[in-house]
Amino acid sequence: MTDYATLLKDSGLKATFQRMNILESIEHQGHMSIDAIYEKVVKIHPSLSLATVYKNIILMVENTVLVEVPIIGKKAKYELLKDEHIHLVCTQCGEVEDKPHNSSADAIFNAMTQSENFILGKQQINLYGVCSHCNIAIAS
Amino acid sequence: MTDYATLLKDSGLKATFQRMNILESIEHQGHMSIDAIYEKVVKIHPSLSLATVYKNIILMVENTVLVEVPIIGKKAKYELLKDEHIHLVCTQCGEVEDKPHNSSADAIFNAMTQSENFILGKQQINLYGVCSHCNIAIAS
DNA sequence: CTCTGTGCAAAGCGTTTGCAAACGA
DNA sequence: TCGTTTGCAAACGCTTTGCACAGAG
Repeated sequence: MTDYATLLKDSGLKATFQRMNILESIEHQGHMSIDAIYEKVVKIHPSLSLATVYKNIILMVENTVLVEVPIIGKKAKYELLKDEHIHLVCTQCGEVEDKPHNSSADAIFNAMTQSENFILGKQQINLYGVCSHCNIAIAS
Repeated sequence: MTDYATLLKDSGLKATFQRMNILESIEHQGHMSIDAIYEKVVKIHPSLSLATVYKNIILMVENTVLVEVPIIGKKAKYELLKDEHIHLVCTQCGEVEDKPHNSSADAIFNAMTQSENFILGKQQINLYGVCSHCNIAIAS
């Protein structure tokens, strides 16, 4: 359980109820689209505006509190800033699962980019497939 | 130089001038957004409609002639279907460069997903950073 | 000749913006 | 209190759709 108020203030943003609820929803769910965030938070704050969600997501991405996760064929999802990790994206149910970033793979990508004089910043690795849960559902 | 007419027909699509020009532009440039494709092809086919570009991109993605390349903070680009590879995305100039997919990394991801009972399909690896060209420009 | 594909214009939606009121620090 | 944030509603821009005509096979 993160202290969202401190996280926001440290990023230079005021700790409003809207923002804290947005962060709490995202951390609880893991990865959420704008729509899903709105649907979830509006239940707690019925007066919430979709425009407020948009403004805050943009602001929190700019301040590196949140990170955009683009997904092939779908709208982007957002997650809290975390250590580098890999996304397992289920093409059946749409869920995204985090896996710790493998240090061997990391070394490979570092070597690969260095030999190109490419200054490596953020890595974004999405593995698409069918998760174990949907896998069982299909077999039946 | 690919035979676009055959590629299209083998995918069950008619080989129109619009489609062949779209494919030629994308292959020449490597990775293009919808807008960029339209801007490029409309110079050759002044009567081209943006709606036609949209319809064809959607159709060619469905028929796996093209692949969507989602990019953080930008609109998606499209590329021809190729062997698995890695994208080096320059955050300065926006260019995307392909690198052959490393078999060691591939083995790591296969092992990782198998242990999760995750049936791995397509891998999508984007490495964001500054390309060698922009790198030099910044230093000056 | 037949069916698919194109171009146009309108409709549809997701996203952004401007502003007055509300709120956090 | 003061600057920031919110909510509303309008504006915007990208994307999709319907339809008559043109074009590929």
